[in-house]
Amino acid sequence: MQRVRLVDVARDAGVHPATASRALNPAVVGEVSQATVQRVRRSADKLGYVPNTLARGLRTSRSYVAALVIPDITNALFPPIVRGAEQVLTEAGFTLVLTDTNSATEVERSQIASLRAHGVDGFIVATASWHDPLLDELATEGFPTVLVNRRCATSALPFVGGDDQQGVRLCVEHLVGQGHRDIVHLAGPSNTSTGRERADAFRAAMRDHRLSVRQTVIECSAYTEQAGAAGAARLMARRRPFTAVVAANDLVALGAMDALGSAGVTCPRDYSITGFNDLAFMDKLTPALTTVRVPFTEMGAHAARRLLEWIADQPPTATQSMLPVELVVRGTTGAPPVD
Amino acid sequence: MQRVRLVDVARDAGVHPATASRALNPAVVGEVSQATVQRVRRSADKLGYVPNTLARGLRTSRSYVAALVIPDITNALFPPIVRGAEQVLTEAGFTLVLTDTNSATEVERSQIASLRAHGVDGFIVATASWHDPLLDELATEGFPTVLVNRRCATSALPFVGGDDQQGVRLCVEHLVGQGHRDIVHLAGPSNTSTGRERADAFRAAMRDHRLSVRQTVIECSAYTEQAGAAGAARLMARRRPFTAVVAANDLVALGAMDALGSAGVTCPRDYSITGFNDLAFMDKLTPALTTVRVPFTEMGAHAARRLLEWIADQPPTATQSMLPVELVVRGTTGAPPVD
DNA sequence: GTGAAAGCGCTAACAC
DNA sequence: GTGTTAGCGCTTTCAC
Repeated sequence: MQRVRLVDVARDAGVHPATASRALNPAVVGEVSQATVQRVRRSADKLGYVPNTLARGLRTSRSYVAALVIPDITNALFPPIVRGAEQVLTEAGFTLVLTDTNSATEVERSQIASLRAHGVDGFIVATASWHDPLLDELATEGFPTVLVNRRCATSALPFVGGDDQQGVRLCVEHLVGQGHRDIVHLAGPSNTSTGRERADAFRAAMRDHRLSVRQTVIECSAYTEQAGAAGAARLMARRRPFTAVVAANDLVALGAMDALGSAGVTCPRDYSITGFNDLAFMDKLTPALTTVRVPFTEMGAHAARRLLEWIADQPPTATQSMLPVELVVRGTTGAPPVD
Repeated sequence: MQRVRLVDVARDAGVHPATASRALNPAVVGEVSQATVQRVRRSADKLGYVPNTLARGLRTSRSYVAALVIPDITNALFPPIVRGAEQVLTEAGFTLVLTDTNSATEVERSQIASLRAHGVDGFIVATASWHDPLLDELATEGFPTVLVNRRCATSALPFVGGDDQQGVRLCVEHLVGQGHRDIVHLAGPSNTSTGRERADAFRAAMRDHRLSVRQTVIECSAYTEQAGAAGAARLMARRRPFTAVVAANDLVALGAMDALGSAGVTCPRDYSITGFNDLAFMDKLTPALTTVRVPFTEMGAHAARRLLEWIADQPPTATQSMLPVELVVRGTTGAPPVD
C-alpha cells in the first residue's frame, strides 16, 4: 500500500501520467476520451491505486481536511457536534481533524497555526470567546472559518448555534406559568456569547412579564458544576428570597442543586430550577431536570455544510443561524412553595 | 500567512535554502555554525515563517499526524480516551485526526484507507472487533497501530485497556460479600474483546466462589440501553430466580434497570446490579450506580505514548497493557431480598 | 485528446 | 559548514 503511484497506473494503462491524472480527476475527466478513461480506471483498480493526498495538496493547496476546535471534548455537549460535523465532512470526502484546546487560549493559537501549516482547508470553531482576537484574524484573512455554538462580539464570521433567547424565554414562561415571580438567573461566563445572550434574554423575558430584574442575575465563572455551586452559594448569601432558578446550563444547574441541597434547600419542594442543553442522562436524575433541548448534532452538521460551501465557493454572507430549541419539562419544576 | 517559504527566510538570512532548512531542523542543527543558526532563526521569526508540513511530509514521508478511530464519539466513554491521546500527541508535536466510524466496518475501512493516503503516521484504534481482518492487515504490513479499550483475538498489535477481569471479579466479590448467590451476567457482544473477557471473568469468579454458572450469562447484542433492556427481558422470561446482575457496562445496566422497573422489579429492593465504566452522572442517578471505574484518559494517553514509540523507533513488542480499575460502590447494590 | 515540461515547498545526497 | 542538485507524487499550463 501507498506504493502504487500515478506513474505506475499511467504506465500500466500505456498513457502519460498527465493523462492518467486527468482521467482520474472528476473535474476534468471530460477532456479525456472515454476509452482512455476506461483503461486508466481499470489499471488504477487493478493496481489498487490510492492517490497521495499530500502530493495533491502540495500542488493544489487543497488538502480536503477541515479542523474542529473544541474547548473540552469530555463536556457532553460537544461530542454530538463533532459527530454531526464529522458525518457531513466525511460524506463530502473531507477528513476531520479534531483539536481539544482544554479551554486554553495559547493552546488554541498554536494548534490553529500548526493546523494551517498542515494545510487544513478550514475551521469549525466551538471555542469562541466574546472578544477573540484570534478569530478576528482569521476573519480578516478570509480564512474559511465557521463558528459553532458560541459566537464573537464582532459577528464577522458565519455562526451556527441554538436559539438561546427562545430557550431562556421558554424557561421563564414555564416558571411564570407555574406561579413563580421571584426568579433568578445563574448566568454563564460573560466572555461567552451564550452566557451574555442567555442573561440578556432572561432580563427581557422577565420584563415582558413585568417582573423586576434588579439583583436577579448572578454570573458563574464557568460552565461547570463547581461554578454553579459557587453561584448558588452567592445566591444564598444574599438572603433575597427566590422560588425559581434559571440556570445557564445543565452543569450549572446540577452544581446549584448540590449546593442548595447541602444547605437543606431542596428541589422541587423549596424551589424550581431549569437547565440548558439536555445532556445525556438528565432525564434519569432524581428529580429529572427540566431543561432546554438543543439540536447539537444538527448544529455540527449545519456548521460543516456552511464551511464546505465557503471552501467550495467564496466567502459567504456572515449569516448567524439559530437552530430551534425546545423546553423539556421534567421534575425540577413545579408550583412555588406556599409559606 | 502560509506565504512565507523557507526560500524567503534563506534569502533574508543570506544563506542557501538547504542551510536554512538545516538550521531550523533540530535533528541536524549541529551541522550548521552557531552564527548561521542565529541568523536564520532571527529571519524566520521576523518573517513569521511557518513550515509547510505537507511539503515536508512529501519529502520525508512523515506527516506528524496520528489518527484515532472511534466507533461513536457520543458514547461517553470515548471522549476521555480522545482527550488523553490528544494531549500526549499534541505535546509531542503531533496532530490528531479523529474519525468516527459509527460502528460501521465499511466506513472504518474507507476512512483508514483515506487517512493512509493522507499520510498519517499511525493509528490508535478503539473499534477493534474480536475478529478484525482490517487490523490484521495493518499488523501484517507493520503499519504503526495501537489498539485501545478493545483488542483482537490475534493479539499481534499492542493493546492498552482496562483490567476487565479484575473489574468483574470485584463486582462478583462485592455481591457475594453482600450475601448474593444467584448472580447473572448481562454480557456484552461477543464480537468485542470486552464482551468476551468480562463474560469469561464472570464465570471464573463465580467458580471461585463455588457458584454454578449454568444459564447465568445472557449476551446483549450491543453496549446500549436498548440492548440491556432486551437482555433483561430475556432474563425475566426465563423465570429463573436471581438476586443480582453484573452488567457488562453502565448502559446495559441502565437499560436493564428500566426494563426490570417496568415489570415492577426494583433495585435495590428486589435485586442488586453493577455497571462498568463509571460514565459521567452515574453517581447522580437514583439509586446511584455501583460500577467499575476505568481510567479512560490515562488509557488514551498511554496508547498515544505507545504509538509515538513505535513511530519513532521500530515495531514494539506487541504487549498488552492492562490498566488497574476500581469498584465504586453506590446505591444499586445491597443485601439480597429476604423472602 | 494527449504528451512534454515545469513546479508546489521542502530535505537528503553529494559535492566543495 | 555550506552550496548544488535532485526529487518526493501530483497537477497544470502549454504545445501539438
